[in-house]
Amino acid sequence: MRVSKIETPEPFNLDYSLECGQVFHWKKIGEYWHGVLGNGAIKLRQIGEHLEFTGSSGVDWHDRIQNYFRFDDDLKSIARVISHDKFVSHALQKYRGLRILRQDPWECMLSYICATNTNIPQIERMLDNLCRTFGERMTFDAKEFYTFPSADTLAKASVASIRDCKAGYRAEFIKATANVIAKDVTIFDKIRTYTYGEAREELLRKFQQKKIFKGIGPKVADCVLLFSLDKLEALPIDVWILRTIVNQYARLFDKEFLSKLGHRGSLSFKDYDIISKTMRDYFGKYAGYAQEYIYHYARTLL
DNA sequence: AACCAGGTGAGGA
DNA sequence: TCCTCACATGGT
Repeated sequence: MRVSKIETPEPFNLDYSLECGQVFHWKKIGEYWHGVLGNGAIKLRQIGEHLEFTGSSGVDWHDRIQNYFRFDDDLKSIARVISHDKFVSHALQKYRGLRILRQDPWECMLSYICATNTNIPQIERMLDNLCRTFGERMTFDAKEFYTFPSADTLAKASVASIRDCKAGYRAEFIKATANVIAKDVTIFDKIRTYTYGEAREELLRKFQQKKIFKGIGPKVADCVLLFSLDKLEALPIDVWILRTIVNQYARLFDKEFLSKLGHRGSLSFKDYDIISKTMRDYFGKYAGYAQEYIYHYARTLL
């Protein structure tokens, strides 16, 4: 269990990238982040322009880390494309080095199914319960870790046992979606090659009047596309983004459209599409990056 | 007690 | 096609 080092691209900030709300299963203990990536546990910290880490054996951690933290993104170029906007430009400076992650699609999908109509502490609890109940236990660095439950495992689990993880009414969505993924293991590889529009269509596609992915609406679909399937123009709209749009980007919309939104709790599919289209046109092909900076800024400062 | 939290599905207009 | 409301859970 030797300490390894890997050089980070410029800019990169580990804390911002893991804290900004795009992922739920990392824990910071002291100065080290602890987590599970696929079948391996790892702890890591950032020192200047390096990542220092130790991970469980049998894993090509260099490759996995570079892939997960999207070291392949040219963040400087991305920033140039979205920083024409004052608000985002400010957030880009404040959270310099925040990167979108490239999560495992199934993990991401399950996470965001759990993330509907609840709050972050409960999401973390739900996912932790699911991992402890259905994941594989391992010991690393004298600590306990659990892998994320596979779609196969959850497809075989009872709805009641998923509900016991405090998943509530989401338990049947999880089970139904796990069934679909377990039966079609190449589906994510396929979707990854699609354009954003095609990929989104596929995730939301209806099959004989019935959704094949239960629990996945426009927001969850955009999260999966952005955080795991390389669709950087995907712009998930949740309550925080909506609030910020109303406060900071009202100029991009009709007045009556915004006031209509005001006195309704959640977004209709139609209104979601209008806002999504407008914001993607405004920010361009890296709209998802803009979204994440706006989200983190809104969560921490507004 | 009522409302909110990284929304979505079912059912009716 | 579009809108309204219930929904498990836990905190305030």
